[in-house]
Amino acid sequence: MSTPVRTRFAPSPTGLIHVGGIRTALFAWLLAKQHDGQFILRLEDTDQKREVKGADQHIIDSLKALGLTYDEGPDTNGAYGPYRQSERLDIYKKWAQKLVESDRAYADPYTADEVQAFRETAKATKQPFLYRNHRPENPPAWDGSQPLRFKSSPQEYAWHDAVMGDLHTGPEVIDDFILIKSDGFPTYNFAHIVDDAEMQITHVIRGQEFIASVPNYLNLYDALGLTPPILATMPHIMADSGNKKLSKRDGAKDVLDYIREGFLPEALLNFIASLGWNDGTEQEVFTVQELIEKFSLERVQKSGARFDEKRLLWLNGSHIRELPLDDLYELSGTLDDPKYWPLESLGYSDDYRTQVLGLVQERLKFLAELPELTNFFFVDLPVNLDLVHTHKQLKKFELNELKNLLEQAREAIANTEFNATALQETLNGLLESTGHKPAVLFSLIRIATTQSPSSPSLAESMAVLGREVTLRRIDQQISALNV
RNA sequence: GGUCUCAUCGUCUAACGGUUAGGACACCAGGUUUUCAUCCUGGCAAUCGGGGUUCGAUUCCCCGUGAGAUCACCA
Repeated sequence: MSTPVRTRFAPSPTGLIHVGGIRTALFAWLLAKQHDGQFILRLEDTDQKREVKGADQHIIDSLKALGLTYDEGPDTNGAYGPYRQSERLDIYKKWAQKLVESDRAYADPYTADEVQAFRETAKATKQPFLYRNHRPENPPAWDGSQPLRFKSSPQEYAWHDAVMGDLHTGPEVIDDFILIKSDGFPTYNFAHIVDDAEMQITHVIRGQEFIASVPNYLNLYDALGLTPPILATMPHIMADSGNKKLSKRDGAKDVLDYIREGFLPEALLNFIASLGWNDGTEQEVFTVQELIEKFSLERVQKSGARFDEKRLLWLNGSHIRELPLDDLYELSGTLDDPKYWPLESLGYSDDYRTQVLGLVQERLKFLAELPELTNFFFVDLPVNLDLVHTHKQLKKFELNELKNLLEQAREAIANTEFNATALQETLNGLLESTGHKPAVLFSLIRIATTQSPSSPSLAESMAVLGREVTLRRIDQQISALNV
């Protein structure tokens, strides 16, 4: 019986989380789900200065919106809580005390300015800064008012990273880092190691900004007598342009913005996973269930990926098309909660809107496009003769000819039962009786009935609009053509 | 500057040392009785450079070059 897989997502509530953070969370979540393990949310709020109000709720909301549910977290009763580091100060103090007693931690006697002076000297001589070169010989007893530093034991390390492979570094990268700050809060470097151990985390998945610190962590694990968990380092996701790590400034959108615009959680997860992961086949579109089954850390790319929104749009459209119409309708809104529907659709039935949705489903890239794609189903747009004047076929005709043609069409349509099949037959018949090409005849009727540069197929659109509206709009067009 | 990492079409990526270097997005051109979209067909487009090893290198090694990360009482 192997130990249960326990993974965690451990963000600090200092701002919005974007796709990079979400991907880390996603991969940890996939791994836990795949092994019937647990996924834990732990808030690393040990920096009071950088903390942003509401950021913790934003993180929770984002994970929930994407369906990345956690088994344990700040708002659940897990067995390993609390899941907010600010509520675990006693635990860190206890572990710190053990290090003090085993002579592996000491109070830092220098002021911040003094340490800064050391650092600047190192920089001036182009040497890497190592605090341990200034390690005090007789440090004072730690009373909690000074920072507590780890007394490192520099050595070479070789370790395996589940994504990056075999890594190694020399002793020169090991240093005496701070465990507990003078405000009594632990640093990330100390807290996460204590928490991962206490919470029995088996896989630590995080961004590559931490990879340089791993040797220090290994040194601390040794000092604490702990076996490190499996480590996996994710490459960064880079902004659309430039080679910088994706950040808010580069236009990285809040994931909740994508949700608000009507991107499906499943499509977002599919897209984010594909940034750096594939299953080795030519499959591009995955359901969440497929991601859970097929994911593996070993197949995660080592190099950074760029965020390409065009690909996300395509993928989202693809997921939308595969959704059963009723499910899509539920996501788009209902009579009580119209969400993405245009204001003009108030007063139309669920049934009518579902039919409209069915007609635009295949061209919808995200749900917020719904109003521009569907508004003419709900409101008569004013006759716009520019649509005729700029049409590459219709502009060749005299307005009078078009008027006559449309009158002929009106009569045939008026005598037709309003369903898509019958209307299509009528339209086909008109092609023969008028002798005009579909590009002329259908375009004219389409413009008359929709007043839009594009729309779903003509017969289906008319069937949904119904006899009264269709004929009314054709009449309006006829009188506009009457010059 | 030290340390670590990475490097295939514009982008995301595939390829036990042997393939005409494959797929997808985007783009372009055709087709499906109108438009937009979908769908189908076709096209454009890549192994960073130089040395090795090998019968044979995108793949292994070395040196460059480029890119990223890190060197906080931030995470």
